[in-house]
Amino acid sequence: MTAPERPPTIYDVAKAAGVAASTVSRAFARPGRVNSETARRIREAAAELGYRANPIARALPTGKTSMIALVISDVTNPFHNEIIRGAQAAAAEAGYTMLLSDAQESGARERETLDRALSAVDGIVLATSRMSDSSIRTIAKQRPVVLLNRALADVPCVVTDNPRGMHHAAAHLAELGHSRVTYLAGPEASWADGMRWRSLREGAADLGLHARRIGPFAPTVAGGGAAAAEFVHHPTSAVIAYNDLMAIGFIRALTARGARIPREVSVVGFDNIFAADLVTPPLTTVAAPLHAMGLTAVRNLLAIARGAQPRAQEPVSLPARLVVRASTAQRSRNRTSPAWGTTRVSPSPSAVAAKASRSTAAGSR
Amino acid sequence: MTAPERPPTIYDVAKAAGVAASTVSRAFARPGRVNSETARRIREAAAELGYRANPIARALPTGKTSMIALVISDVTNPFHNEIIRGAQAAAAEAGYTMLLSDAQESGARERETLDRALSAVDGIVLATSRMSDSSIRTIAKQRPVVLLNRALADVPCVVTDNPRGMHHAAAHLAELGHSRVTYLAGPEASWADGMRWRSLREGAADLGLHARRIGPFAPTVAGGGAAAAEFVHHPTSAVIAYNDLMAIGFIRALTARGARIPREVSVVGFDNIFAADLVTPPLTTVAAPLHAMGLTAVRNLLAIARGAQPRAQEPVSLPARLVVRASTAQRSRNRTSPAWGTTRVSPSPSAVAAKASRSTAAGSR
DNA sequence: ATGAAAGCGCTAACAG
DNA sequence: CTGTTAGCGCTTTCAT
Repeated sequence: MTAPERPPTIYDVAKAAGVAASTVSRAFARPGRVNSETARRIREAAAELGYRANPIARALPTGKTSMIALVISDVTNPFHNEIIRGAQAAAAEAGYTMLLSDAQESGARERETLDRALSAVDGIVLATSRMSDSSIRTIAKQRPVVLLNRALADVPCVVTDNPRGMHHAAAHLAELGHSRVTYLAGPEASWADGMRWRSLREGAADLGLHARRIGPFAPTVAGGGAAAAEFVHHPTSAVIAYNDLMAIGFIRALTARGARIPREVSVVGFDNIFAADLVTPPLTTVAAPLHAMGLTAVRNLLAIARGAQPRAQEPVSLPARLVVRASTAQRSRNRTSPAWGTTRVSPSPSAVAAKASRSTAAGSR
Repeated sequence: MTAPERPPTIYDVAKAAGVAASTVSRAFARPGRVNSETARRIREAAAELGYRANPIARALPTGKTSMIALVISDVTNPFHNEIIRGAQAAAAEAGYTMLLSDAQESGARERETLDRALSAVDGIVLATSRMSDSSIRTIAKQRPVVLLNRALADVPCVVTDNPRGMHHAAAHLAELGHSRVTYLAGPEASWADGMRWRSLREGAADLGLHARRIGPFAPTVAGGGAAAAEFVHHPTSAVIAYNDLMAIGFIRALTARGARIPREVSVVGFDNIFAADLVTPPLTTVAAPLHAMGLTAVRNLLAIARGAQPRAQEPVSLPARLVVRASTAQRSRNRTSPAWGTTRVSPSPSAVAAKASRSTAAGSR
């Protein structure tokens, strides 16, 4: 057994090349300057020894770690996969290493894990953050931050064009003859959720649509199931879900109750996640440019970290498009109350009460 | 505007508390020792200033960064989501930060990105690595490594019990009356693929099963489609796919050609990814304990990093179970050649040739 | 227990 | 262009 392999340092290279350490350092600083005989010797020696600059040691004097953090509200959500990939690609292309941290849908956890990593990174992208505005601002004061799928004044953001996306969805539904649409709300802490609902509410009138909201629900398949349980008490012929996962869960639950999708209920999701195309029926959904978002967010972050002015207060808005698949259809003409409605669930007094209070709430909002 | 916010250092705390820097350092080293009046003062001062130890600076003298790297062959593959979550959880619970790097199914890229991060981490978990054995060994010589879903002598590994998993799948198929099964092979560089095929081939005889393999194909939905295109030239009533993604793609492609799943072809996948339960028909699959694997891998890694003996040469094997859903069924009795077979695709000479050579290959292997 | 001093591996002024 | 000299913020002997 040889001695414990200590990686070669800059000094080892310096000695081997017969130059000062600082000279070695310079040679690695701007690989553009190639020629000088000395530089060549240094390279050679470095290669010989298998020298690789220690990024940690380098970070100390410079303050730059060449690492960025990507914080995700929930790694388990397939929505994030392409974002992660895009972010990673942008980081790699710039020679940066990416930290990934999963907030597990908890703003508190998000803060905590971030606190630990904060001083180890040159910048942070917060994807669908569940943190409070003030927490985000606090972070942003210490490191460059770009927000993904959330907007906050004075913090650079990249978002999908939710208003237009929602408009496409609503217009599609209106065109199919629907006149009442239910929005299945996502987490209250979700900026995108607020954005989507607002866009729907504001745009509905012009399309001759009456929009209502129920929720909030967890942005998951289970959440969609919960939404369905509530939905049956006051169904509409069209539904827009906060995201695909919910849409999928909703469809499953409704189908289990005997409903026919899309014949009886048309549903559209958001995000166009991987599974959207695989479920039955394939999901009509507002597709977000996931990969591009990850890419853009990181690129902007790095630009800022390099000193670029965080341009404009306006969030960078990436276009969303509607992917029409089979979960939406012409509204059926017969208005008979569906068999899968309240008849299936025994109409307990509480359900009736809930129904009453809820419609009130919807009206007053 | 105040001066550029420089985070407080240990010296700031030291001065505020009226002690030496080394004393502050100690106070943070073992938070167990609480009492001493001095310690209290230090805590107070630190809290006051909002001091947080700089992990980079700490890493330099100690050589410990409190970071680990998780390398994933393809973040885009939903298979990894739960693994990532599990790994992240284990890292967080131990106060570690996790680097995530996406190898994009390329062994070369994997090496490269790893080289950059290597000296910044205390350990590495390689999930479904596509690197060569020798590359892995080289890495393992420099930092603690644990392999996920791959086994390599002298390197700690955690794997799912592929042999048993495959046995369950094969037995299930045999029980349903199938006698010939086709294995859709995954990437050649995949250790799990070799493992699965070998397990099937070796176990088939005892179950009265004849096993054949086609491929390799990409471990994706598209790869499954490719597999289907080849499969129709010499169909069997049962198929086992390298993973769920391929199984899904396979089913889709075959369905598009008019085949009925599972009536005409039973298919089982591997991994039980999120979407497996959502597709039509829901996929029968060998479920890997994804979350537990991520968790276990990281825990073992950290134990080793802390000096534990990488116990045993034996890989840690986590149990797999068969989740029976609707993509498998009793073998149908009528042996009529299916309509979706070669009739649909014009039986070009090359296809025939391919068929011949392939069955030879299968026999000789 | 606490303080002083010497680095960890690298970069960043300065001089020559 | 190269060498010298200080540090970056923290830990760690070694005295006290």
